[in-house]
Amino acid sequence: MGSIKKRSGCPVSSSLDIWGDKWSLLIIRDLMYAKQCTYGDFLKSEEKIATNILASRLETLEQTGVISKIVHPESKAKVLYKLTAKGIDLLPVLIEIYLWGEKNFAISDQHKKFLKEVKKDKESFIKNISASLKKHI
Amino acid sequence: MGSIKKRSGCPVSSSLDIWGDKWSLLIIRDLMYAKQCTYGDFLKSEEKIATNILASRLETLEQTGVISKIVHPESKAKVLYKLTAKGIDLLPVLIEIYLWGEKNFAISDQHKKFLKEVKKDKESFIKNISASLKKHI
DNA sequence: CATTTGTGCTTGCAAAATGCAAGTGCAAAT
DNA sequence: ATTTGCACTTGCATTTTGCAAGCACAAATG
Repeated sequence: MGSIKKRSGCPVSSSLDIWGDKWSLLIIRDLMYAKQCTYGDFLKSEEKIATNILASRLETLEQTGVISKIVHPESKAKVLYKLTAKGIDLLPVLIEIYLWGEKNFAISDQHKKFLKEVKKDKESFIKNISASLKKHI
Repeated sequence: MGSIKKRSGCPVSSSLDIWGDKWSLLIIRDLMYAKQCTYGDFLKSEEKIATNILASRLETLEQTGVISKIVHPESKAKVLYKLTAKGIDLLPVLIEIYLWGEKNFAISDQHKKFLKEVKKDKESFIKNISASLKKHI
């Protein structure tokens, strides 16, 4: 599991060294929603990541052990990306970003509905989704 | 309060549009620790941000209402940056990143001690620090 | 079997962001 | 009156991003 140049001993800084950019957490978001994605699935996301950037981010996320990659069981032409346990551990981070976003931006009913579920019982929500993702590793 | 080009209606994406880079959250981290910082204080941080990047990040964080800036009450030559309520709301995000970092990197005793406090009772910890930061706005 | 389509990338290149070092303008200290 | 401190700004080389096109291999199609 490759590592990356760390700017300091601060855990926040070291975390950002891995996924501190505009795209990595969106890839992780997609995987949390979908449990697994092909390369093309990521390209279809609303934000329209460029294909070379996607390839680059997937590579570093894989190298740092946040996601894993396998060939699609039903077709050698496809791949499947999934979150590792390390990646699933980012769920609380994603949830808190989600909640901050809700407070500060106009968001769709779909997202509101999702967040309503989260806020009923945040800890259980995280525990449940984590468990469900881990079954799928 | 200026806004920034949003890539999509997703709250995660919109949040990252503001502070999704390698430096912004470190600035916010510094402010959470210190409550207020001068320009020079940020430059002294371990990660050694370049001064032009710092100026650029401070500007967008101020424009988006995450931080505020005043002239130092004791010297016109200095400025003071602080978190706004919107910025203080990022505390849960920072804490979760911190915790993820702890799980995945070797960290110093100082950081371990801090996180031990957090984990005793995360919710109260966040509530307390938030309240203390808000008094200081 | 030959050809087309789908999938996961890679490549080339222009534009933007980053990083480093030096400079600037104003305030305050000497 | 001069120097020092502070908050930036500027210039420039390097790196990263974004867009479009291309490519290799698998699978579907005729």
